[in-house]
Amino acid sequence: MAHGVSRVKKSVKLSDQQFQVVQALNKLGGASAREVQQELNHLGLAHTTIGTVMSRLEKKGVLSSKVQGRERIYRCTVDEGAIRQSMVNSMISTLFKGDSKALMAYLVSEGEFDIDELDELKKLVQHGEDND
Amino acid sequence: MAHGVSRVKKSVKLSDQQFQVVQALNKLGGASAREVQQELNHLGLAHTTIGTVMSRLEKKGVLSSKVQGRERIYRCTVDEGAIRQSMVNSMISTLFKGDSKALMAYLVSEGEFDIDELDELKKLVQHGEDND
DNA sequence: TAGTATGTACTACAACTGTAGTAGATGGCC
DNA sequence: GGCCATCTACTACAGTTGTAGTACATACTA
Repeated sequence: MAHGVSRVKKSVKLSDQQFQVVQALNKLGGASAREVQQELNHLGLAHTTIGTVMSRLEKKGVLSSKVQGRERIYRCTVDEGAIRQSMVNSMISTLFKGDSKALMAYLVSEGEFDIDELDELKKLVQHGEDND
Repeated sequence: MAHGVSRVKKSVKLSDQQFQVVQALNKLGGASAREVQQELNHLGLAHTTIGTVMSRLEKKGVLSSKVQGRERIYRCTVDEGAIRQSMVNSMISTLFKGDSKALMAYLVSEGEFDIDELDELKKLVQHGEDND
């Protein structure tokens, strides 16, 4: 593609950890490293670790921050949905040659779904059709 | 299940590149670095690069190899489906808190599917129900 | 058998990630 | 004002990945 269209949602690819941090951040709606660490305390990471992760994420442009008092408050600059989308797409392209139907079929064939659930989805489609 | 089996699908997580190599390998059904490189020539990687990737993959237990003449023929020891599964699951757990229905719903909401397609899936479910 | 071609093994190196310690800055309390 | 708590920034280090060059082994060919 061309070079440097910064408007393009360039595909954001985050590691599991990174994504969790982003998620926590979104949940908290702006938070310091410590707060995120507390939110994610089940991961058992040092708060400095979270701090590192966040500052790296900021360097990547996924987060922004501003100092507030003695804290640095981070905030996610990229829509979590967009990240999800880009990660799902990347996965689809890697694992299913870009064919999202294949993923669907795969999920179905994995037996994760029954007909009722599909019907629900169907409703979703019906109602979502003009919803964009 | 007893513990003698060690066949346990421990979650295999591969990078995009790695997965492509595995895929190519499966397609070729056992191949040397050079052959894989040719198969993946669209990636524009040096054959030595592919070699490196494959030997690392072997170290990880994903591939096995034997020398045959002057070539080392690699072969995938892990079912590609299993890899796919484990990667999809990992993605689901990261992005959708382990809820595969959420992924489904997500795919649907992304507007990737229309009703006909869902109907096809429905058929798939119906017929796949006792198919395992 | 000597030379050429070909294929791998080893080495290298940069970037990224996971993880965390330490030092320094800053704010609060007595 | 000084001390303590707290928070970040910086540094560090190991492991993984992406990438490939170089050297060495081996096979084929004339």
